[in-house]
Amino acid sequence: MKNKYIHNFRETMRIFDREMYYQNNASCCNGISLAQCHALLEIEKNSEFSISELAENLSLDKSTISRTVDGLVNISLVDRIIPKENRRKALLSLTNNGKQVCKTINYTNNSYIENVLKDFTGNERDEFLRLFKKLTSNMTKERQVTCDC
Amino acid sequence: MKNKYIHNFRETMRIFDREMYYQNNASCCNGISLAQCHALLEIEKNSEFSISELAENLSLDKSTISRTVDGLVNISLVDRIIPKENRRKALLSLTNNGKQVCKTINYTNNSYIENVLKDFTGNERDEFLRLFKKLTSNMTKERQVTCDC
DNA sequence: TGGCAAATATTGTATATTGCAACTGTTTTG
DNA sequence: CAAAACAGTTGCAATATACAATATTTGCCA
Repeated sequence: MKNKYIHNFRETMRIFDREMYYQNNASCCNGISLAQCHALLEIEKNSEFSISELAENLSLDKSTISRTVDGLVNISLVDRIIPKENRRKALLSLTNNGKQVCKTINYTNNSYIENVLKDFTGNERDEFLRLFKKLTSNMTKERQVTCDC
Repeated sequence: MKNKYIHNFRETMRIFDREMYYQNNASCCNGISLAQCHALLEIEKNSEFSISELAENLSLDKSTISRTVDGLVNISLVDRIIPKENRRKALLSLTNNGKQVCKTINYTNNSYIENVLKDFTGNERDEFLRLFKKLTSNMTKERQVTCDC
């Protein structure tokens, strides 16, 4: 592979990363923090999550998630229910308000994607997503090979 | 654009983001922090940077960069030179040691890119980069339109 | 030319995010 | 029933960051 190509690729990744950062911060903060936003969307994907599962999925410490969820419960976006059959495991779910906020966030993010892909042809869209998936899958594999944990 | 496509796209972006995070942390930390690593590579790209320019390029407050650079100067990776002709503006440059560390970081990152693109055909590589650039360029434009600052 | 404004960097302080370790309460297991 | 395992929370510390205040230098202009 040409050095120039790799250099170019890394530069593009770097810019992409930066833009993602801006976008995440801009779209998420309907009054909640980025961490809270991530947790909220994760709970949306699979209601009945526990704190530990959420921590696992977001690659964060459970103490961190515990506090993040505290915040979401306080502002009534999430319910934290202790089921009678297992009083250790708290089950998290969205309140109606929480669902509404998710809807807004999703709408914003979807619109954003639509906008930045506006001038792609159908074919370009499909091809890009295909290769993007291939790339991320390779990244995941590579990490699992390299990682010593 | 199909909802399913967008959903798929966002999911892939999310995973990519996570992998970038892992990779950045894994490859940068040759004993230095991620922030220091970013600053180091930025100084490598354009020696003769000032603190303010560096802050601008990395989208960070100059006080933050000032402290980050402090660290790099302390471990002898960066020289902070006050030129006689303008004693306000500090010029930053890599020491030999700093150049060596950059070389290592670049080598690691380049190898990583090679690995995750290993199974792409030449054509796929070119097409992906072309569309990736188009996407990031759209993201930047979109942000500049949307942003109220 | 003397003083004031602009430019540049640094320091003080505050806030947010996070992880680790210790602790509490609950369930399971032997 | 006691000990171990599990789930979550709390205390504490580290890190990264921004904003405001300050110090120093330079340049401008009345």
